[in-house]
Amino acid sequence: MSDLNNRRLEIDALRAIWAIRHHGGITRAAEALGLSQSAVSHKIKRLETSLGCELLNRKAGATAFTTEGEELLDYAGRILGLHDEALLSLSKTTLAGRIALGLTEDTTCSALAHILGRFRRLHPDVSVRTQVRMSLVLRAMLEQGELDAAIVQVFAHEVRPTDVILFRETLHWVKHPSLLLPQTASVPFLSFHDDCFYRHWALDIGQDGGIMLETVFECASAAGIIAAVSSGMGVALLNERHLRPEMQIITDRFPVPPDLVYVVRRGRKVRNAALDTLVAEIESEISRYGGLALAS
Amino acid sequence: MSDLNNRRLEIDALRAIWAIRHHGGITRAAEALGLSQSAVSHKIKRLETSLGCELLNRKAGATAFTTEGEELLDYAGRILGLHDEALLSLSKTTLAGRIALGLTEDTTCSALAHILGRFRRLHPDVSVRTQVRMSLVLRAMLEQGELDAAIVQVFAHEVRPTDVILFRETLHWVKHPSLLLPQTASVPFLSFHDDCFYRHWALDIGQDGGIMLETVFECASAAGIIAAVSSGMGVALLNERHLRPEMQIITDRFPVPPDLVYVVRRGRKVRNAALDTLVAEIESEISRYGGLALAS
DNA sequence: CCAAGCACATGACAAATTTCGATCGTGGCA
DNA sequence: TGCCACGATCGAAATTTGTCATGTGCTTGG
Repeated sequence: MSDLNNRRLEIDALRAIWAIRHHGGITRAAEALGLSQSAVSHKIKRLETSLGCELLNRKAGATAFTTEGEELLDYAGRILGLHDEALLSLSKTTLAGRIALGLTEDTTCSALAHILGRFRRLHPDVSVRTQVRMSLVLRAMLEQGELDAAIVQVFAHEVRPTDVILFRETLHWVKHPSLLLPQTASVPFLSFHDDCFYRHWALDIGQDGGIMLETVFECASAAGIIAAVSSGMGVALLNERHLRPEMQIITDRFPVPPDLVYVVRRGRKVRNAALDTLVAEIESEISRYGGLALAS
Repeated sequence: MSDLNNRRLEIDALRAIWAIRHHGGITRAAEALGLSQSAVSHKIKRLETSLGCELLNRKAGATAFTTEGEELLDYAGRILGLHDEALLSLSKTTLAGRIALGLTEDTTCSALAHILGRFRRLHPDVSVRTQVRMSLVLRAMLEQGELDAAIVQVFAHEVRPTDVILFRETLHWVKHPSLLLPQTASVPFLSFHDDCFYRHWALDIGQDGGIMLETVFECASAAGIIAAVSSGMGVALLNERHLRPEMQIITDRFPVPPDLVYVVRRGRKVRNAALDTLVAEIESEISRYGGLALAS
């Protein structure tokens, strides 16, 4: 360990350990950072020798952080936050105006919240009006010009060239092992709200694929659906981040669900400098971290 | 300017512009950072090109910051604060105990306050009791074991090997030009409090040097003395950071005042791990910035 | 129990960045 | 006007950082 005064934490190294945490592993982090695996490995090693302590616990198979690692991670988050804000602050142009933005409930708790908060701070003259609705509702509002932009879920094959992709999600048919599905009977289906478009797709395939789905449960929140699946009430369409160990993924009988994508979609013919900047910031955040961190 | 995503602010560069501000100039900053002048110059240049804007205004003789420079400076301060705290936090040992610390009024408003605040955060189990008194009082308290350590002013020739030097100060005899000092009359003297040891020295030389000083004004705060000097009430001993343009430095007739030094002085036979750490942190802060920033 | 696969570490080398010393230009000042 | 302090700039040297190729250890499935 060099003398305390000459030590310093490289911003890049901090971003590396941050990426390791949020992508779960060095290899994944390297990919997200656009570096080779060995480069990231070296970075961490250098960080460790300069600090004179272990940051990662290499014993186990999965990369785990040591106590010191967790501690540094906390500082890293704060330092990077300030750093990125400084960068934006210095490249900002004075913006004013009004943005009507739509979000889904899912994305509200993601890094989006930070981006929006920072945007407010950096551009106090822009008023951002945010509304949380379901994807289908948001899309309708976009069409009618009620929103300037929205963060919505769409099927992967529906992505438009102007959409900004935030991250992808895979849907699975799931059920609890205790639930048996006789060929003859109709399938009990656990569904999100009426306007949820998983549900639309599910009911559509019901007609095409000759599978009879019967909606036996309806709930707007993922937590409710998860509970219902776990108690064996029926089958549901869930994305990967909601899967629980006790759930069983159904691979036969049902058609493969299409992939979902979260995108930033802009309203028709909206020309708005403030919105351009906000979308650019979201894009930059994504490319920097290789996707938005979502609360799971 | 490279792509927004690939830009980053080097910690070292931030420390450099911070040092430039606090030492007034690149050359001075380079010295404090232990680098060559050209290295610091380059650092700033790189920072500027990576940000795509000017940070320093080179037109004028004195180095002035641009608006962007000031803005970055603000972020730099916050980032460096976090950075340094992270560094300390990772090299800390669990400390507990009690520290009785003495300060002078002057140092209360300096970087010391930040160091103490950070120390509290990093070592919540150490209770730091701080008392503000004049240097002579503090020294007496140290002798009697009432304090574990104190930050006091002493004459440069009185510095002990165990003292940690914070910074030096030069005293000057000053008066307002309108005040004339006839050889025959006694000299009107503007004095700090009774216990101020400038005053002791001044009265001592009065006896030795054959100069008759008559204390005509007594005030505990520097502001009061400054006002009195400016209004021509008498002569005073002031340190450089309190000099005002309208004041006249007296170079003849009076003996040259001794230099003063602010030091951290530890109590006798105090063995205290927490105190060791605190003193070490103060030392490290000094060596990093080449002295403590004092409110002037 | 072995082979394959995955995730990370490591070493050598190439590329880039950073630093230094020297030198030059400029504005302030006696 | 000449000096001086300060900063810019340049080429060479030193240091840092990244990549490729390869090695190690752990898990997994046959």
